[in-house]
Amino acid sequence: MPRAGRRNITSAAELEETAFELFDEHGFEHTTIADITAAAGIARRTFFHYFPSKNDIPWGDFDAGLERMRAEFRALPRDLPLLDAVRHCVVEFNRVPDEQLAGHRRRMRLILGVPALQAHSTLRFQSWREVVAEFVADRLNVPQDSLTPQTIAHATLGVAVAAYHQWLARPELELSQLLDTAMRELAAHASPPNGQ
Amino acid sequence: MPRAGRRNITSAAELEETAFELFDEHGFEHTTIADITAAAGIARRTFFHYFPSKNDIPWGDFDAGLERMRAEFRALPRDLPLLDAVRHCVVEFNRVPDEQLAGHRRRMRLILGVPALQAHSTLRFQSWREVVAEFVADRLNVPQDSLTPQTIAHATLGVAVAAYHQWLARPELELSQLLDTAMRELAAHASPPNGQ
DNA sequence: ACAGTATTTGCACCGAGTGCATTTTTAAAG
DNA sequence: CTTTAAAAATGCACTCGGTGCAAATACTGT
Repeated sequence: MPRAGRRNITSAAELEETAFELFDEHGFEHTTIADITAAAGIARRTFFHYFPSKNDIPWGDFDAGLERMRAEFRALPRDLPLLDAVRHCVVEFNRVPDEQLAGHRRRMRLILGVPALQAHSTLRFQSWREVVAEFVADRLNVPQDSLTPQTIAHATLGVAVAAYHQWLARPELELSQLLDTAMRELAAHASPPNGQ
Repeated sequence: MPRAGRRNITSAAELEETAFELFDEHGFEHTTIADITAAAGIARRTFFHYFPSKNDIPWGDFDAGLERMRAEFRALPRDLPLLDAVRHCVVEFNRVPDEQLAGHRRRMRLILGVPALQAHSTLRFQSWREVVAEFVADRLNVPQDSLTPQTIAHATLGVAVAAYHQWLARPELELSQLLDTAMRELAAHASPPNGQ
């Protein structure tokens, strides 16, 4: 279904790949947008038609993932305990087919490893938190911006990020496993004063 | 105790105040460093002797606070359950004398409300998380970079940030109260499958 | 007056990002 | 085939944050 008008000369995915190669070679900070566009054969100005900022390069189609997670939440039985539901969806959201694992790791190593991207991630993760808060608010029948949903959303993101860091540091461990363990970790230390 | 050499013409605190007034009037994004330095009567270049970046203006002496929190952790009885200890220190770290409340709110409204600052906060909060992780690691006798301390640190920060957002939105509520409640929130939903 | 020191400043730069007007490519209508 | 209108690509000038470096300035103590 071809629309009128000039066709795209490249794509976000293609630009991302070009950029990643340069990042691997020179590092994120030492790669300028001019470098990327030169390598991709487009004008510097054009870059900003594909990405709102340099920081957004590694995010792929994050929004599609969010929609998936929303669906996942909706599909869950209403009687599944709240945090079990959240844990399940976090794990599922981050499930990645084996053949995409390397790419996913490369993405996340950038996002969570480069300071500028780490900072920027907070802004992108906001919509992720909203998905969680939305679900919790609905389950508890409270406003989405009230304390409990927001707290659980923030904490859950924190847990997930911690698990990811662990995954990046220990490639031999499984991401899903780490996320699941991390999510249970809090509960384990929460109620009984057992300190271990 | 006067040292040799030229004396400082201003101070970070004074610059911060000047900057805050401009932020209040025009917003953070629409205030340039040139605006600030002009208002403060110093050269643009000099600004960067006082702050590493525009984003660091609202942070005051955050590091001193971290040291206080470390001390707080050390002073705690070893048999206080882990998460109780963490909760206590989070609340204490964020205890602010009444006469500084307004200033603290102004600070935090910026840090957590302006996107650029929200992003940057992730980098500043890293050292905060490290203080928590350090304590947890010590208590559990595991490496600081292992999953449990990192997870608890990340989650705790998330909870605290959620409480702060709530505080900013509802000035009538007490910060300490909100932090305490938020910290207990997770545990409440964690173990028993009661969904409410 | 002089030496040493720390701060301030000026200047020239770089890189990200934006606004706006213009050019280029393309599909489809006349 | 020509014209039209859409959409993308581009060029250019500009703003702003931030840095490196060298020179100027203000201060203390000899």
